[in-house]
Amino acid sequence: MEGIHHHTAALIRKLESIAPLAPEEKAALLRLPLRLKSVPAHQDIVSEGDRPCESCLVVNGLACRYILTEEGKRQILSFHISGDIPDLQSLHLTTMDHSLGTLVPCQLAFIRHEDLHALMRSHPRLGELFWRDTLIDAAVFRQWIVGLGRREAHSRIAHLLCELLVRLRAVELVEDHAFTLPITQGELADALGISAVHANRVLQDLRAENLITWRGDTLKVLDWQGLQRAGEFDPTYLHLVKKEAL
Amino acid sequence: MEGIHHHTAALIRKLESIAPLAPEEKAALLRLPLRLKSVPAHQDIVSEGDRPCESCLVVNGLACRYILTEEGKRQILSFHISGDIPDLQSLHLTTMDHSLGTLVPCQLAFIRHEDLHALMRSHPRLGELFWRDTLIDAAVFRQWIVGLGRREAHSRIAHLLCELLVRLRAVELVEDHAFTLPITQGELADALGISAVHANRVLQDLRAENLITWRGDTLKVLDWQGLQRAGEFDPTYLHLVKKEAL
DNA sequence: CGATACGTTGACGGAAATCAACCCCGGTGG
DNA sequence: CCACCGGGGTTGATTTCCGTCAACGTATCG
Repeated sequence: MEGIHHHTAALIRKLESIAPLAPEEKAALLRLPLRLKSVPAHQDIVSEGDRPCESCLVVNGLACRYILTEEGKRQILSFHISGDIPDLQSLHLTTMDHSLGTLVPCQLAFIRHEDLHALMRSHPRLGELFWRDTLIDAAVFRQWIVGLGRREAHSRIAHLLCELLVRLRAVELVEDHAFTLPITQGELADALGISAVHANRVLQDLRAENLITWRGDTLKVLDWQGLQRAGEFDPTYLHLVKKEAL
Repeated sequence: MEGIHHHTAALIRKLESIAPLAPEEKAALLRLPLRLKSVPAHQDIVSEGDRPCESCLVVNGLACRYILTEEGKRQILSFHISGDIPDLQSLHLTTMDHSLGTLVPCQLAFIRHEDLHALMRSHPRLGELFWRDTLIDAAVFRQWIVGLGRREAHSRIAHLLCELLVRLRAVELVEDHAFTLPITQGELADALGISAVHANRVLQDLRAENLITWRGDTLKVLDWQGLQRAGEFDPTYLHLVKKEAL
C-alpha cells in the first residue's frame, strides 16, 4: 500500500467500528482515488446551497456541520473526526441544506461521487455499510434533539463529551480517558444551543464536580461513570460493534 | 391491482414526491407482501431496544417517534404521515434506539426486511431511493435541531406547522391550506421541547396574529407567507421534486 | 508592546417551566 | 336524566434557567 493511500486508513478504522470488513473490501477502499487537500481552520468545506460532486473524508483535524439562522445565530449540528465522511449524504441529496466547515486545520480527502457509486456497485456490502453510517448519523441527531429539547445545559454538555469520547475511542484517539478537543467554549455553546457565557459556567460546574478537566486542547474525563450519569449517556445509539466501551 | 395492494399507493405517492418512479418500479412496489394491522391510538408500534425484522408503512393515521428521558420527560422526534416508513432505519440498525408509536388509530402495513432487501437487489434504483428517504429524514432532524437550539417557541411552532403542511401536501392531504392535525397541545409541546402550558400560550399568539386557526382536528393556515416568515421556513431541506410548494 | 481572541465574573432581564386552579365538553353509568 | 368523571384547554402567580450586556483578566502573536 503506497504512501498516498494510507489516508484511507482512518476511514477503514471508522468503518470497522460500525461493522466488520472483509479483506477485499478493505482493498477496494484503499484503491479509491482521493483528492487530498489541507484546509485552514474556520473555513467552509462545502456551504449551504452547494451541489457537490464529491464527498469529503476527514483524515485528521476536526470539522463540524452547522446552520446559520436569519438573525446570525449559529447552530452546530455535529462534530466530525478522523475517518468521518460528514457530507456523505450529498450522494443522494444533491443540494446541501447546511454547511460543513473546519474548526482547526484539517487534512481532507475528497472522493468523487461517481467513484463511490462504482465502489458500491462492485461491493454491495460496502454500499450497505455507507448507508448504515448515514443512519448512525441520524441516530446521533436524534440524541442531540433529546438533549436540546428535554435536558438542561449541564446534562447536555456531559452527554456531548461522552459521545465524543466513545467515538474518538472507536478510532483510537483516546488515551487514558483524555482526548484533544481543540474548540472554544463559544463553539461548544453553538453546538448545545446555549450561550458562551452559560457554557463557561456549566463547564466550571463540571470541573467543580471533578468530572472533567479541560486545559488547553486536551479534555480529560476524571470520572467516566459520573459523566455518563450526568449526561444520561447510553452508547447504544452509536451502534458500534466494538463493545469495549463502558 | 387487487384491493389488498392499494395500501401501497400511499407509499408510491410519497416516494414520487422525492424522486421520479419508473413504471416497473411502481409495479415491483405493488408486489411487496404486506402484513396489515390496525393499531389503536397511543400505542407503541416498536419500542426502544426492539430488534424488528420488518418495517412499518403508515397507510393512514399519524405516528411519531419519541424518546423518554430518565425523569420521564418525552421528546417527540418526528411525526409520520401516510406513506412514511418511520422505522426504515431498522433495516441496517438492528436495535431500536427510540420508540415508534401511534397518536391516533392507524392502519399500518408491515414489510419484512428480507422482502425489502430482495426488492432493492432487483431494483437498485429503489434502493437508492429508500436511502434517499432516510437521508431526508436526517435533514428534517437537522432543522429540528436548529429550531430547538436557536429559535424561540413561537418560531418553532410555526416551522413545524409549515413542515407538516408541505409534507402533507406532497401526499395530497391538504386542501385549501388546511389539514387534519389530531394531536393535543401536550403532544405538540413534547415535539418542540416546551411545556404544554407554554405551547398553549404561543398558539394563542399565532391565532391572534391571524396566522392559523385550529379547531377540533383541523388546522388551517390563514397566512401562509406570514407563517413561513414566522418560522424562517425554507422547504429546501425536504428535498422534494414536486416544486408546487411556495 | 498593543492587538486580538478567549476565558471569567457580575448584574440584570426575559423566555419559559412549574404549580395550581378553573372551565369546557364528551363520555358513562347509576 | 343527570351526576360524575377525566382529559384537554386556558389562565394567573411564581420560580428557574439561561440570555444579554458589560467589564475585566489572561495568553498568544506579529
